[in-house]
Amino acid sequence: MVRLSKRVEYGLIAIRHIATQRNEGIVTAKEIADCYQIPYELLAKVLQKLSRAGLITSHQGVRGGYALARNPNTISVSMIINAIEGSNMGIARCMTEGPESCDVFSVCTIKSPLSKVQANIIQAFDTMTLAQIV
Amino acid sequence: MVRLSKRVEYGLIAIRHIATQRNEGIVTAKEIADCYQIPYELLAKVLQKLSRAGLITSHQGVRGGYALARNPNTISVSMIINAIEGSNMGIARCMTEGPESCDVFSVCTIKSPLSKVQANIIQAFDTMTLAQIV
DNA sequence: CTAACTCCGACCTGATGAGTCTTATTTACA
DNA sequence: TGTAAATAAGACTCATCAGGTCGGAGTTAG
Repeated sequence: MVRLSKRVEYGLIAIRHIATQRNEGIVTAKEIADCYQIPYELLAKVLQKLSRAGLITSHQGVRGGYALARNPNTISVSMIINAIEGSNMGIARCMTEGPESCDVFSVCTIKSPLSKVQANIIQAFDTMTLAQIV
Repeated sequence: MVRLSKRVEYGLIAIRHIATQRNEGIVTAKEIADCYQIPYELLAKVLQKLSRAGLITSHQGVRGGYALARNPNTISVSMIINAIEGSNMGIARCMTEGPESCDVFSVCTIKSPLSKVQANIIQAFDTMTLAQIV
């Protein structure tokens, strides 16, 4: 299958929600979870990853929450996926983790055709910015 | 992640190998497994699926094996993936299994932007035929 | 100071994919 | 006709990972 994980789906929904808050609006994880019926704790972990990647900022304590860290135009969907999944986006393991990751690398006959498809996919995620999905 | 399964990788390698055999050449599963260092039993199961989908033909008994069932130009990569994975290709579950499969369907805000990316991906797999990767 | 609020990070669990094993069925050929 | 060669098909184990849970640490209002 060629499928996004739940974490990525939740991350996209969440960061989009944060981006739609005007004038430095801070949103709590609970608020987002309630709004979209997303499991709170799972969403929290996703938000933490987005925070560590510098896409959103976190504020602890009462009246804390999350806010967008930069302009929606400078955040691509790839960045969001990489932040959550760990930058190993690729349709085959050998394309992100090197030849050692695949024991048929030397005799594999489908690398080059597949790499074209992959380039296609990555470009699509790469050119789509957060601003476009708000 | 957006990754193909091992089964699909093996299936692509195998059907490509079969397609390169000239003049009705029949290839055994063992032959392919040896050639590419693929686990035999796993490969056998993949070949059975391709056979049931009508992409290759199987011949039992001594001197049996597999052969391509039709012209490589008429076999797309999507067909191969669907034969192996069961035609649920899509980057989100709700896009192949209907609204019931997703409990945030009604409030989900990322369906429409993602569906464009997905259309892009599917088209790439759809227009790439076996003939092109031989 | 303290209590409420919020993020943080380690832990647990169940589903799914990868791979193995065993047995049945079909077929060519000696 | 018997045997070896090949696919067919199911159950099984193991590893990985997505999904979900827990208690705790940090921060701020009052």
